[in-house]
Amino acid sequence: MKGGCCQHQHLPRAIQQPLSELTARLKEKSRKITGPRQAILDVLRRHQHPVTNKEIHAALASEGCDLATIYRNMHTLAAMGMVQRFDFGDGIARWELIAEGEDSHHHHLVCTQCSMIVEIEDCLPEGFEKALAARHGFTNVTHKLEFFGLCNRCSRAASTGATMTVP
Amino acid sequence: MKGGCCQHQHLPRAIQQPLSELTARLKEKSRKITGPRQAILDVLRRHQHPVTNKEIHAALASEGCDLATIYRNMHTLAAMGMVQRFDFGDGIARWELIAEGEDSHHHHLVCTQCSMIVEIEDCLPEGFEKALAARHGFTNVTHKLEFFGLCNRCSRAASTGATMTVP
DNA sequence: AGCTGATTTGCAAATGGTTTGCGTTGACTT
DNA sequence: AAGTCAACGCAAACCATTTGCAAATCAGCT
Repeated sequence: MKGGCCQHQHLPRAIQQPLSELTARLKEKSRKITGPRQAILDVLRRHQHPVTNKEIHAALASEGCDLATIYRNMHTLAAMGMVQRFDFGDGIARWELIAEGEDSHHHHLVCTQCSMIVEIEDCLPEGFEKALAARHGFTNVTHKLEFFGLCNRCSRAASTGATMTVP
Repeated sequence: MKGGCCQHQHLPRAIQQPLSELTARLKEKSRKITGPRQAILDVLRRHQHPVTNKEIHAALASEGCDLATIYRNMHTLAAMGMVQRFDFGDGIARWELIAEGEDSHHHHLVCTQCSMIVEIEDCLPEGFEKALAARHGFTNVTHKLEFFGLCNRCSRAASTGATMTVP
């Protein structure tokens, strides 16, 4: 699953957050504001859709940030609640910056052919998790939900018999 | 994420399917009915919850079925629509036998502490995917949905201050 | 500004799940 | 019974991710 970052339909929410605000959050949690850290956060700011570690690494090619450093930082940032991890079922972690304060809960609709991604605001009905938790005696219930399908362009290509991968 | 198969609350749907019926499905699609294949299907029959390749391999220790053979067969079976793959976000594939004919669509509620799994019948509201597809010009929209939380036992253990992992 | 201790980084090696190349075996057709 | 090709076992390759360790860097303090 490859995929670029530039089918932008609107500016990413995240980029509205200045880098300084992000580093401030680091300081709050007494985390050091290092070069690699800032570079990673800056890459995340510019992407509205989930980014893989490899993509971050590639984006930082000029600065030459180590992959291990990226992996370690994503863990740290996730533990701090600054980024959220998404899984599209291909075994590759994808990350998105979480906007401070506001409810950033959302899901994605991914084209299985060309990997185009659409952010989805819709979610499960209100109270769904609560009911589920109650029914099965669970607490702290959360969910992972992602949608997959063929985007407009790809489904057209498929139906007109153009070159395509077997499903 | 470890986890046994034996918190059975009811007999797995799948085991109701005799092995002979499963091999018949192989024959239909002109797939060879080999020893390893039957052994794998038999393991799947006995498990109501998703099983990892490693677990299948372990269950077949006596017969000594190669791991690569298991991986290859799961692919084949998935392509044939005989098994379904689930992802719990830990990068490990889990498989469940799909009952012939009947709608076997379901999700899971997984305890993040002890890995206990509950099968969930509830799903998104009727028409949800259709609406989503229409709104974004997609076709063939499907979804992956899994729930995570603390099971009864584990959340009790946590609140009484017993030994626990930091969240 | 310089010092110091703890965090963080880079590099290289190790993990762990999954895939693949290849020669051999064995299931099914004729 | 013989021939053919899918399927198998084994070993090596892949790829995302993790980890050990010594050197570099950051933050607070003097």
